[in-house]
Amino acid sequence: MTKGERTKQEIVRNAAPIFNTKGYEGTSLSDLMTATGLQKGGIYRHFASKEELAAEAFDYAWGKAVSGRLDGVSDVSNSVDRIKKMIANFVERRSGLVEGGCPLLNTAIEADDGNALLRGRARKALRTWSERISALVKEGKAKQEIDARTDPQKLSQLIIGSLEGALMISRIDANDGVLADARTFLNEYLEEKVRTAKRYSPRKRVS
Amino acid sequence: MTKGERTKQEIVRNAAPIFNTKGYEGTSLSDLMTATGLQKGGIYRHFASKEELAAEAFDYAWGKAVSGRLDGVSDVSNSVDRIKKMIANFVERRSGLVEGGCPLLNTAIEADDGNALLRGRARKALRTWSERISALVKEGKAKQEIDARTDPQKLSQLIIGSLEGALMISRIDANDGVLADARTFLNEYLEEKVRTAKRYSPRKRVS
DNA sequence: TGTTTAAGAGACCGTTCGGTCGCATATATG
DNA sequence: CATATATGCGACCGAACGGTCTCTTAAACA
Repeated sequence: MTKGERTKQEIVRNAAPIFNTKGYEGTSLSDLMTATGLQKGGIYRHFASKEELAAEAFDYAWGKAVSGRLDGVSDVSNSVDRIKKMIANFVERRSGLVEGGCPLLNTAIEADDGNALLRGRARKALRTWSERISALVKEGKAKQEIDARTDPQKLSQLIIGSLEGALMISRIDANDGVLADARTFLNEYLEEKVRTAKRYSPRKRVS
Repeated sequence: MTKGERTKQEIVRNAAPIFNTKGYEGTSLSDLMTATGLQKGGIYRHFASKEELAAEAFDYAWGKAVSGRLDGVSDVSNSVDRIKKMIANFVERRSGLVEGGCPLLNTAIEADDGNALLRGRARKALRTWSERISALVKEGKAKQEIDARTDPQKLSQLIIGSLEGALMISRIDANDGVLADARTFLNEYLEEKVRTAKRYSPRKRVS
């Protein structure tokens, strides 16, 4: 790997938390100069514009987020438990995330009007994220671990929506309980509505 | 009402959709000049800073959002149905909202670091919104329309989180189905877990 | 209606914005 | 080791930024 390539990915690595924290509009070139330790020329040698750098920084941040959420998932055998593990990873967000919270949430809100490049990245990120969960669901259905009536896309959107919504709340409320509650709630839902019912004991509502 | 007061609230009215669409950072004074038809001096006569104007614009936008969501709620007698009506209002977002989507979502994400004024407004908005739902739940419990074990705060956060999360998804995916699905899902939850069970027929899971 | 005060225009301010470019130097290659 | 190329620096650019202030005009009030 040439020097330039190394520098380029160093820039992305250092720029990602800035963009993710302050947003695209809120991040200035001088912020990026400070973060990277480079002058403007050094940065613009590798990127055509601030927007292009932001797009690559998003990809980087999103990649880390996804890998963090999938961490250890494949070690679990049952499909429902895999999904639960993924939710747990999201809520505990242990693994090395880029600072500033979920890049998808941040970028989706800021770029939903204007900035087509970033909006495109966010859209693609959501799509792959959703498809990843859907794939888990389909596998589970094939293995008869997940109820045949479960709609993969709807379930994945329910999970993503609940988690991201809870995340938004926790961001202004400095309240971690809401994420834990979302997790509890989703787990319950998975057990009651998604996991294939044992034939001999149909679950009934405890009311 | 004096001329100045009238102008001031006209500025707020016209500035609100701009801020709500482009964000605080993304909105420039010249945007506001165009939107209001005033020169800088005319705007700054009424507000000490862009930030202060943004805060008032947020309050205005939020007020409209809340009143839209509560529209017709008091016409419904049963507490569970009231909550369902509120959810329906949110999803159908019929009433005259300020353009740019949910002000709480927008502001929470942009202002969660930096901009203490706006962050404060967002926090307060979330709090009152949550307390409004909680109050509905408490009433319902008192009237024995809502299961005694229901935690008002947790339920309200579940509702807000699910709706806002679905809203976020619909924003980048241009997909309205996800909001409708969130509604269906929440309604189901309210029927199965929140509404007081009829004594003679404990609901059981259809599985 | 005459007078005082409130309101708005718009030129102006310093600063910072994203972006460019020529030059010096470090790196890679024969 | 010589040379060619890749890399980074930093001065520089015009435009746009948020904000100020004076001056004219419009509104409010007696």
